[in-house]
Amino acid sequence: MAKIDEVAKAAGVSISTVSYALSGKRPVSADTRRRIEEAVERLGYSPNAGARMLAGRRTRIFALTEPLRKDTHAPTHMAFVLATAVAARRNDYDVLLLTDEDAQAGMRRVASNRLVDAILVLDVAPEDPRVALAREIDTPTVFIGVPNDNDGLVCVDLDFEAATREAVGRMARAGHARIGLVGQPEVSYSRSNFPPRVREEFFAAASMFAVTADFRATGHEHATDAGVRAATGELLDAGATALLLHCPEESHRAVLAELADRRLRVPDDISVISVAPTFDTSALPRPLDALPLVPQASCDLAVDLALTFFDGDRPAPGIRLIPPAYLDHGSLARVPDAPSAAVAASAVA
Amino acid sequence: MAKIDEVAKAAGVSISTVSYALSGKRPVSADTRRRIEEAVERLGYSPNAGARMLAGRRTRIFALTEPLRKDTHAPTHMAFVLATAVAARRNDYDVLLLTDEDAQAGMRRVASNRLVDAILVLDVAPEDPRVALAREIDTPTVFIGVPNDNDGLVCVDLDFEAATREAVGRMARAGHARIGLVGQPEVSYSRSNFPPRVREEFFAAASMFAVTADFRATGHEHATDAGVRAATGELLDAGATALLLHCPEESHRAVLAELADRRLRVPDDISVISVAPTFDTSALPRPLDALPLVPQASCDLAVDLALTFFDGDRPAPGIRLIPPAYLDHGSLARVPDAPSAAVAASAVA
DNA sequence: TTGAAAGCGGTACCAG
DNA sequence: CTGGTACCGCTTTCAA
Repeated sequence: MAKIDEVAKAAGVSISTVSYALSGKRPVSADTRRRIEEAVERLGYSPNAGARMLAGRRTRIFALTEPLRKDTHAPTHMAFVLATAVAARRNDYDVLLLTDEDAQAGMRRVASNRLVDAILVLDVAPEDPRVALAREIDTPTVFIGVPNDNDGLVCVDLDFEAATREAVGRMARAGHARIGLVGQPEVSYSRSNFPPRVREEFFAAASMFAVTADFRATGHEHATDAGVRAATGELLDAGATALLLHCPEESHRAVLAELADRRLRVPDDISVISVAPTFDTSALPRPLDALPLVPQASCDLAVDLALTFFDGDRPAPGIRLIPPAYLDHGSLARVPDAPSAAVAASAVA
Repeated sequence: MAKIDEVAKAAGVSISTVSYALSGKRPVSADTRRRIEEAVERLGYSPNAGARMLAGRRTRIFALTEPLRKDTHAPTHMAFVLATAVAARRNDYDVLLLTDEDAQAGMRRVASNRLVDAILVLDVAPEDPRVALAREIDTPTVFIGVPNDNDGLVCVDLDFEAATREAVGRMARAGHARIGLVGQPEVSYSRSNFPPRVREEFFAAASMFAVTADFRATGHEHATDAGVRAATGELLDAGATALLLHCPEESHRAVLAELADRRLRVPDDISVISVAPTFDTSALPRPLDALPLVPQASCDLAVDLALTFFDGDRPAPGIRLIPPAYLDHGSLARVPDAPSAAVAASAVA
């Protein structure tokens, strides 16, 4: 618990020189710097956080608000929290958890407190009360997710529309004329911001590529295995030759189970692409092509944006969409033109 | 962003009076207090966090270290994080997340930083490197979980042994002569601290109550539904008339599914008790009796202990075990002494 | 390239 | 019951 003056004394320099040597905000002769670093090392000096917050301009802490609703998908959520923490630490920042029953109270507190330099908003809802609050407080706020009303806000997110469009486009180009979307449970379409975006773009892209599109939700409140299998079955019965999956890992497994029960092989009998999964689809019983939602990408960008608030100019408000990358695991094939193929085969024979 | 001197001026009192009025550490006349509170309200005053940390003795921040291993059960883990945050907020504390790849680096940093008043350790492993570190730093540390080597540490946890013993005892008293434990996947028995405690006490209690005990793990790395159903089946085939469940929510459902497939009714044909679940077992397809692990109870106690470090005396090192409560949902019945019952019934007929 | 010193915004001791 | 004020430990002018 050595203090800066002890370091200064040990190094035979003034307090300010120690400070500058450590922050690098002023040139320090090589020799002086070496002596200071040596003293710091020997005394195990570590600048007092409170003092830095008070004297300096920044606290080196980000707040992370996460409303933790009962229907939050824990693994996905945790991935985002972890990604945020990692991104923050990479920039020498710590993360303060704001899990207040009333998220707004927490945001207000740390804002008037000056406890944090910026607030990162997770698990954004279409109509999110934190939007109004963000406009009200003067602490920089970055949304990881896109609320309906996002005027003047700084938001980052995966480009769900582009991801969906690319998946549909690939299916269409592979000759699939009827594709199905295995979606989320119904309530997600009003509570979260991205499920509706995927669904809307699914239909838009389908019409753009002139293919027939069917959608099925996977339950009401929660995606049960039964709900997922039923949805899958209905889409198949309707004649889909390709499935777009937009649901949690467990549901992916349920879809694959249903396909297996029906003796449908991927991709020979049915093509499958996962949109915006947060887990590794190559680790599934049957690896699936995917346009993954990479939490680290969103969170890295969010932290970068939060930091630019301090480099003088605040970043231009607006939505930053992260372009999706396509991961090929061989679960998409040309349409199994079974009849004609059989005919052709027998013709050759 | 009003400061304390503005509040003082507005209320017509000195800075120190404002401070004391707010902290309550010195009596203030009712009238003065009222004027101060009014000024605070009107100016929207909120004491600067950094200044308080520097001048005061405490930072009002707890660090929460959570190693987030790949095999962490996300929902359970989140429940603990949330419970900790709630307990902290109730005491006017915030929670800083320490998810460093290297948990020790984070602990060391906030300790020498003086960024936090205490460190709460989650997800404790039997051999946890954070134990040695806790002894080395001078920031109060509370473990939520019990490591093997816990000399001199402050730990809180559910009394898994008592919970297991009570479950086994109830089964034995209900006449069950052969009981089975559906456990966790194998790796959990070396990575976590409580699965082994449950298993060991399971056998100890069984021998104490003179009943036969069987144990089955539910997979190697992860508890798959197949693994759970297989384990359940084997225990049933071995003749168990009562099952103790010590596994996540999904596995409970798998057990129930297996029982349903076998046309076994709970509790008529088979009794079931869940040990240390972190979810609501009454919401299962078939409500189950349980000795729940209540995160809030552990975390409340942990925070209380952390706070006592500041009331002058540090709490006596040692393990605080929270006594389990039995929740009766009618899934335990007297042994289905089928043969003799049938005989008796036919005799009457 | 380096040093001296004025804050940053509270807390809490010492007086009255 | 209330005021004055010396710090808390670091950052950052202002001077040299």
